[in-house]
Amino acid sequence: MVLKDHPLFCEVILPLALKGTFTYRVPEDMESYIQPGIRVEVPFGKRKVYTALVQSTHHEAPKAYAAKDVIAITDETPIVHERQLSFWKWMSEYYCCHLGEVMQAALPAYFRLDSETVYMKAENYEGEILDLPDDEYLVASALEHQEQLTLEDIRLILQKKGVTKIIKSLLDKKVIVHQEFIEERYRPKMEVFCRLHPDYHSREQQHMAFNLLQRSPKQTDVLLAYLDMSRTGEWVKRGEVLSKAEVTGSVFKALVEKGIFEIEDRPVYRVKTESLHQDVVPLSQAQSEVLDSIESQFAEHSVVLLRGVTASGKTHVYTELIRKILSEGKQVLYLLPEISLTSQLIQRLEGMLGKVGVYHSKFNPAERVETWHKVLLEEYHVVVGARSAIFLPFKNLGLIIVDEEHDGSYKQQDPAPRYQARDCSIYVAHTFKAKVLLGSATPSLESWVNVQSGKYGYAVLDKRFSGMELPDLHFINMAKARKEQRVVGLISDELQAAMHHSLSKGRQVILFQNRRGYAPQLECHDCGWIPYCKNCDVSLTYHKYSDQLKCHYCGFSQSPPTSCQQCKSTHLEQKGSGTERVEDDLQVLFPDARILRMDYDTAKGKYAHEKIIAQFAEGEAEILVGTQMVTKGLDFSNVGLVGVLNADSLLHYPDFRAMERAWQVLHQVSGRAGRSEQKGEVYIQIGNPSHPITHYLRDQEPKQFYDNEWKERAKFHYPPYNRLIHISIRDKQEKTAHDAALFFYKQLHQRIQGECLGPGVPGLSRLKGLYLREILLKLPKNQAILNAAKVSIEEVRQLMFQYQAFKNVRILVDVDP
DNA sequence: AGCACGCCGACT
DNA sequence: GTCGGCGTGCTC
Repeated sequence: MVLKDHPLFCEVILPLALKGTFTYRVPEDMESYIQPGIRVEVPFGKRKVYTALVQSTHHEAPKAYAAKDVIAITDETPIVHERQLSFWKWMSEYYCCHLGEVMQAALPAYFRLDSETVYMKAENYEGEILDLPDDEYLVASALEHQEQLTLEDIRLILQKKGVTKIIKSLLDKKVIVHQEFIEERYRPKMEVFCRLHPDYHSREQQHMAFNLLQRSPKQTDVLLAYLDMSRTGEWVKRGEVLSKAEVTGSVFKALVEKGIFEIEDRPVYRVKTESLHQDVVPLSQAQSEVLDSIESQFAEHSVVLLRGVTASGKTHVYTELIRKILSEGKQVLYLLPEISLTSQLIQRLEGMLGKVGVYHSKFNPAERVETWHKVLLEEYHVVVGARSAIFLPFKNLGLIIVDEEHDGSYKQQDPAPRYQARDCSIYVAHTFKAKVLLGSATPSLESWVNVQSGKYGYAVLDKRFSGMELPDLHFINMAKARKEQRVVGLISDELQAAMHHSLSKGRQVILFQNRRGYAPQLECHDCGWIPYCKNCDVSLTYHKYSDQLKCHYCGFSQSPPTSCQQCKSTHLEQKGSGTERVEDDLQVLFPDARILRMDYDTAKGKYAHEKIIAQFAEGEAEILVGTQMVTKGLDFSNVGLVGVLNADSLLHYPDFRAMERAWQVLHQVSGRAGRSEQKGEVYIQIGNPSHPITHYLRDQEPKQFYDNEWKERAKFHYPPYNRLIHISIRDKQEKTAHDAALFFYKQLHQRIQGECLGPGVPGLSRLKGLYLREILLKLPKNQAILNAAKVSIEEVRQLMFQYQAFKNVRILVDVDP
């Protein structure tokens, strides 16, 4: 028994960027319900109520303050297991961020319910509302017609922002009362289901039913429709039966009244996937060898890297492995870059494995909660998901597959936590004693190095499927072509000829241009002035479709100026080319061809990306122009030619991984060509055709590329030779940002074992109205030193905030950028 | 992150 | 004199 003077407390995580956890007292009547992993409502500050997550419970009363009471308990059972909670903790420590930020990333939005203050008429107000001042009267009379008003409603009624005074006055006069409440916004969608009444389940009884309906042809149709679409006694959506039988609800009602059918409201799950029933195709010789190899390596290594060239059937190997893990009664998480998660893939998996869960940021919040719940209930054993699926509440995980492990989208950039889902999956798997399979045609240097050092196992699948040949590679010397004026727009005459050739044979063409928009910038012909973003240190990109200049960093957009703002010249010209411009140029060069464009702007919606892929796959266009996205599309069987318009833009990127990325992207792009029996062609336009990358791309074996890249990284102390921590210092005032960065550098420099570089002005020196400075730490690969560095960063951050001048400076830490 | 409190300029 | 601007500090 818990004694009265021995109250229970709980540590809760609030979904805010605040340090640590908060302590609340658990009222006696809730004591037996409270447990780690459940949500509770707690008051926070003067007005706010938040949904917090219980991390732990204890009996130690806080000394410095009186803990407030928990208001209510939201969940009967935990929505995350303790295993996930300790993962959150690890993440917040590893990536130098707050637990609350991890919570925000981890839980689907519907679990983090914000409070909303609602104002209502006070029951016992005796005065006359007509006597109130005008504004107060307006609010009070609105409440005569409406039960409750939110702050936003009141602002709308009064047509102004500052309404708190008025509300306060109304509260004081006891005209209104306020209530904080949190609404659970997730409710399963309900739909009417129906089935044949149990009295008619047997064959003879069904005969009787048909006899009963002899004189009602419509009702007979309904019965036929039902029997056609379901097994006896199965619940089916009433709507589906109605539309199949082409009848209205009243026909159905008669059947219910006759007792032939029964109906019930049931929740329907919103995540729709139609599975194609596929026969299990046996693995090829190469595939089953690889599968055996992976399995035997799992005996010694918890992580195995599978290098599988494009079209070698990696997915097939995955599904066989998944099947084996499932047979051991364990769960499987299959991670993919957002963009590769298509309904095609899900259908394929379901065809082979049965129902799989899907977790995806393009799904709406209700759908995400649904998948979460089903993982929690262990209804799903396989989940396919993007980065954030690593947070799902698995209980019994046996395997994590990280497909396209080299893909940059596994790393979350903004906001915090800036985590790398591939690396996290290795931690998560470790806590479950589960295995990790990393898959890629072009593995990251990090993973490759781990294979070389014996840390990871390694398997290769390098035979293309049934006689498919690798495409021919051609490099076009653009410097020469330009000098000889053989380039129209971005397209050289050689590429143009190759395109004509391919199109004339009825084969499709994909063009890759790593830049969206129409023209990267507008430039004054006379004085060279370029319009810049007012918030960021970047030039604006012209988008022809919307006739707007847009900033790709902060989203700012404006109409293009008609004259130069520096010299008033009206001679403004477009420089460079984006996908939109390429599309226009192609229209002129290939007037008969139908062209599709795929980039961030055309593939925004939930299925927009897939729609474009499907259109192209079905031959609704001959040419597809796009950014990175085209490298991730699924199999196009009729592509005869892939063209890379400007390979240099990939190479001349101010990032230590530029070379690796360029190699990977060009590899993947080339993989799009010739996936059927016919050989494909790849044309890469490049300024310097003797650039080392041209040799690496021709190599069948990537060893030379990795060796060389490793040498470069080691020379400059970059990962994976070293570890990096990037610190961004931001302030509205340039001088403050500069001074703070200098302070930070000086303090940190003395505490760090390793290189501390900076403070520098980043290439992008101003972002969203803030001036930026940066510090880069290059640390040896040593856990103790790394942890010490993180502690030092926190120390210096705290120290800095003690100075008045630096109170508003923002510090962003990015571990393993 | 919100949100209150508090201290200064432009209005009744 | 008051309203309301936003700079500073706290939230269990």
